[in-house]
Amino acid sequence: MSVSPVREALARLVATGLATAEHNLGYRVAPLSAPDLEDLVGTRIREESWALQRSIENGDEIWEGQILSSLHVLERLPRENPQEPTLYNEQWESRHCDFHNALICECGSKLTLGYCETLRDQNDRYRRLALVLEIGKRNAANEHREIAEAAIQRDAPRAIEALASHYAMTAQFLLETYADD
Amino acid sequence: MSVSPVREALARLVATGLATAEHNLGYRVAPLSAPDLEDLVGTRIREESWALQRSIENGDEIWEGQILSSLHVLERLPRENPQEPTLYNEQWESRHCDFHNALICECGSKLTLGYCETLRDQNDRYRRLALVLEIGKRNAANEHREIAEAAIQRDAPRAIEALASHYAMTAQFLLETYADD
DNA sequence: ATTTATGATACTTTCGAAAGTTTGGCAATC
DNA sequence: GATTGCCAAACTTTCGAAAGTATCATAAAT
Repeated sequence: MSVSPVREALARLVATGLATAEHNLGYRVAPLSAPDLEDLVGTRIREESWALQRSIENGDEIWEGQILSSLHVLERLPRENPQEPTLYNEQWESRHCDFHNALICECGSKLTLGYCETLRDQNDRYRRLALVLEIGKRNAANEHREIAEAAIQRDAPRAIEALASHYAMTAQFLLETYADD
Repeated sequence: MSVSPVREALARLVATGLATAEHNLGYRVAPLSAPDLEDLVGTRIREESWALQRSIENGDEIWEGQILSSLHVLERLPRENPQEPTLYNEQWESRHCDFHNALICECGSKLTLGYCETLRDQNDRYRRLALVLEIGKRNAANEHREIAEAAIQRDAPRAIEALASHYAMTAQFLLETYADD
């Protein structure tokens, strides 16, 4: 494989904020930092809260069904990789993504959904780090059920609060652990 | 000049939403549409309103000074191109951009500032179309002064309202003119 | 007559090599 | 001894051509 396709791929990573590029200095993995994480989580909560609010206003029974079904599938899957608990269970990750998408997908703004997706991609690098720290300390399933329940009951403030603390918690774990970094 | 650098440039246009790419079908100018414009303007108002609010809370006297000075420069420049009134005055555009950046630059979120920039880039294609329609029908200077004044007086609701209607107006012109499109 | 294959053309993507940059070490100079 | 200039090695970017795909028109078959 030659440089051209690698370069194209790299350009896409830059576009989603996963890598950085500097002319004549090539590409680098985008650095991780506490301030960036805080910015990321704050922005993400803001964006998704709005999208969730709008979805709760707009969503129909098909939307509700999608949330329930993706939650159901998620709950039958172990979060940790059965082979190696410090690794991602890629299947769980994929379903997790589906669940969170189902919540906000009726917000009515393609732009916002796209932005939420890139924010999620950026966040995943931090989540990957947090996974090990959270083992046994957190019940993701409960958090998800709480969000889904509030959303379907059209209780927007409660749903948003649950979603926000769900996102904030991961950041909390990391920021406390790497406080000096 | 060969294909590689053109391709890299195209990839960046895709990243900012100005072009689209499909594998083996190359690149295209991203289509313009009424729904996209509505989404864009709504999102933009939401993002910049938040950023303006935060800047009003955080900004110091240097922030105020930057707003005043960029507004001042903007007001001495004609909006239309002196040679050809249906064309952009690139100098005015550049300063206009500076002014709007000055308003929100103290929001404290790099991510949001970056997003606002790409939203502005996308919006500019529509603004370019609207320019001709607005000649003589609009006093941009007044609108800018109103926003700046409210911001510096730390009157967030008034500033946000002024900014929102400033952005909404351009879309209004276009949507009314091309209602069938 | 309509549908399905075939092939030529134009276009997109990828390749391997050439050209251009940065970096770090070594020598010459102040 | 510290600073500056120069060279070589490694890397990034660009190039022109080759390989791979889509498209459209023409011909064959149902």
